[in-house]
Amino acid sequence: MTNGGRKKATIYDLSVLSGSSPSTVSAVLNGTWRKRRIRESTAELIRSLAETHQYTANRQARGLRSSRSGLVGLLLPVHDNRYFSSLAQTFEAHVRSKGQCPIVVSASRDPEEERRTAETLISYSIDELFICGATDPDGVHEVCEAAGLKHINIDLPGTKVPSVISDNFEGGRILTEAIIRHFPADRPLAPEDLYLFGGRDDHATRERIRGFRAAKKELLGGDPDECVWPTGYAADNARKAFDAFYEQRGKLPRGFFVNSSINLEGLLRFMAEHPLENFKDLVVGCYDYDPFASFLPFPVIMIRQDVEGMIARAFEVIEGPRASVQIHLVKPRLVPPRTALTGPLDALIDSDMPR
Amino acid sequence: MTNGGRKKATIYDLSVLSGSSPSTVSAVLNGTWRKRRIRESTAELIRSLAETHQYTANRQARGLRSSRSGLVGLLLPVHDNRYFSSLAQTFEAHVRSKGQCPIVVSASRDPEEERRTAETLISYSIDELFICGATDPDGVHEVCEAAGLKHINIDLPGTKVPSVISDNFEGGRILTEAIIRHFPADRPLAPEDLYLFGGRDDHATRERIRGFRAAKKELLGGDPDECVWPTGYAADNARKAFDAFYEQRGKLPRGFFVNSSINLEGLLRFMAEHPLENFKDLVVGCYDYDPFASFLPFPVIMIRQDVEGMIARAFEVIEGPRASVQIHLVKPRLVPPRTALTGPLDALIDSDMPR
DNA sequence: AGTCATTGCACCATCGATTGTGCAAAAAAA
DNA sequence: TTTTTTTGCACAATCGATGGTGCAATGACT
Repeated sequence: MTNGGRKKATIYDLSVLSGSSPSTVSAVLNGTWRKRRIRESTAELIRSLAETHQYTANRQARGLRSSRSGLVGLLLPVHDNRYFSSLAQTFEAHVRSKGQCPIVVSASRDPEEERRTAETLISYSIDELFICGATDPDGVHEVCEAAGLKHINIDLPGTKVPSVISDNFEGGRILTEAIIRHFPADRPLAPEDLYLFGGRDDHATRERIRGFRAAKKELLGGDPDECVWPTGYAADNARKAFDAFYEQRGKLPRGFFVNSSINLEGLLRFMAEHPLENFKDLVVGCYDYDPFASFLPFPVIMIRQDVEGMIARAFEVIEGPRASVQIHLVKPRLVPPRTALTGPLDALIDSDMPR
Repeated sequence: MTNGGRKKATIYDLSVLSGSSPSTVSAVLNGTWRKRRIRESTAELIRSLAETHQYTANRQARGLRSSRSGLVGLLLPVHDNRYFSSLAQTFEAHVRSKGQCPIVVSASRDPEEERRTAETLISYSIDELFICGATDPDGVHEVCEAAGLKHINIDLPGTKVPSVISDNFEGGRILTEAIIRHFPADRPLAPEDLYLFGGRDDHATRERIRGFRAAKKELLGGDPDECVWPTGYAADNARKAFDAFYEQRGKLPRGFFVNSSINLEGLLRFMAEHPLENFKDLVVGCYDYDPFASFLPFPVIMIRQDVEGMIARAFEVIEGPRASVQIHLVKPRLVPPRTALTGPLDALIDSDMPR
């Protein structure tokens, strides 16, 4: 170890060692040295000193001076969910490929927490913020705007900056249609056999419900109002809804549309207390894809949102010039039961294994 | 908006507005003002100015001066997996409760990337680093050590600082035992019917394999060497292993132990191409818990690592004085088939729903 | 040899907050 | 009233990197 094991080397240390000024060292190490007409040999010397002393720039200092940090933030509702975690995974890869540092934080769908978290990130001078699934995107916008921070909405739209979201209407429609068509012609679904559980009063849920209703009306010719049960994005609330339904009718609906895999976990909690027989003749549609859920012991039709597409689009838009406040719809994909799709992890190689 | 909408207010702005010096403003706003004997009324004035001008401290500046940032890092192998995402979720809650800002980053199980990422985090002067599931914990240690950064290992142990990990031997043992016992006495498992797939050459896998062998030897009286197939932590490699096995024998083993839910996804990929009949008389054990996987159409016995316990323990240890280099084992829990456990998300309330 | 352009770098202010030190004014003690 | 103590704050250095500006030394050219 060239270093006693303690304090990090600074440009001042290298300046002394190399006999050059700090500004010269700085220029060499941040790449602007040609512009400053530093001699190649000087640069070489400094570079080698930096190498042997394991110099790395203090980014707080750099960020303070340049009011940029190299950090790009992703504000998430929660981590512990395959949809959001695959967003995080994909986001990281994109940010890394631009040579910046991703920083992913969750705010629990709490508008207050969202704003506070954005404030915090801003206080670290992050360069851009991707606001994903925020309960109050425009609230977060306010604080970004006040700080002059570039930002964009994902998953749930705001009205102040561009948004990249799933085509939830279309997704809801095709999912509903797929549920309906999954029943055999000789035992077709009645309008009152098909329910929607989950979601809250947000743009995504509203659009999905619109798609749900449109498909029901078109294919089943009816759409009783009581067929929509919002439960919030919480597994246990969904479980309670299933319990209540079961309590009332002695069975579950033959088909239902579950809004988000978080709510589908509520179905698992229900299942745990009921014999598998109760789930014969059941078809579930879930808006969100989870590979394990796709193989449950009854047909589960899922919607996989195009995470890669959304992230890629969001980067295009945020990078692009003067983006107009517009909602960019990204088509989601219908996933038939028993389907194992690849995900962002498949792009990684296992450095421990041959090939 | 009191602010034109652009640059953030600084202590210098407030200093001018209040007629006090920047240092007074600073002291008032960071809480050290009593120590500096600032008059209550002065403090009050400054606080109200800060309020109306929406002052927030520039943490890069603060961090530069104090060489602390208020950031606490979690280095993860990947995001897109329920085990790691629940770790992230739990970690965030802990860090938040200490008034700091969590920053979660993944490094893809690549030793190079791990060190680079640690370097990057260090360059932002993070205050502590939790190194989770690192392929080369001691490598990361080196860079932390050189920067004088407090750190600790989770999930996979290193030899230079304390580690908090699952009791993988015991977990592997009880999981194996549960698989064996799940078969009825009249059609018991033979030693060559029970395989282990997945994992790589890391501490966790080795320990689990040790537990696997121990249980087999004890309960089945045998343990052929070819019953262990490491595949790395990649779904597709696991699928290939299943394919290969199936190719050779025309069936899957009656029972198997899958190391990590990532590899269990490989089983899904295999399943997608085979009729469900092939999975009769099959019992799977998986080291890791995923709620959906627990309800697959054949018995899946899972191990849930005690994420909350590990994180809590890790914070205790890292906060504690002069922790000795020691491995702290946290007992994991056996989860029978068809079990829906609650997770970190259940601690959140849905602000959009009543109650 | 004298003028001018180019090269190669040093100097210094700056980003925003923190903190040790110093000192005038007010209050208390003598 | 004078001396001492306390109060309340201002000053200035500092953290590490950046980038505008200035200037000596060298080379090119007449």
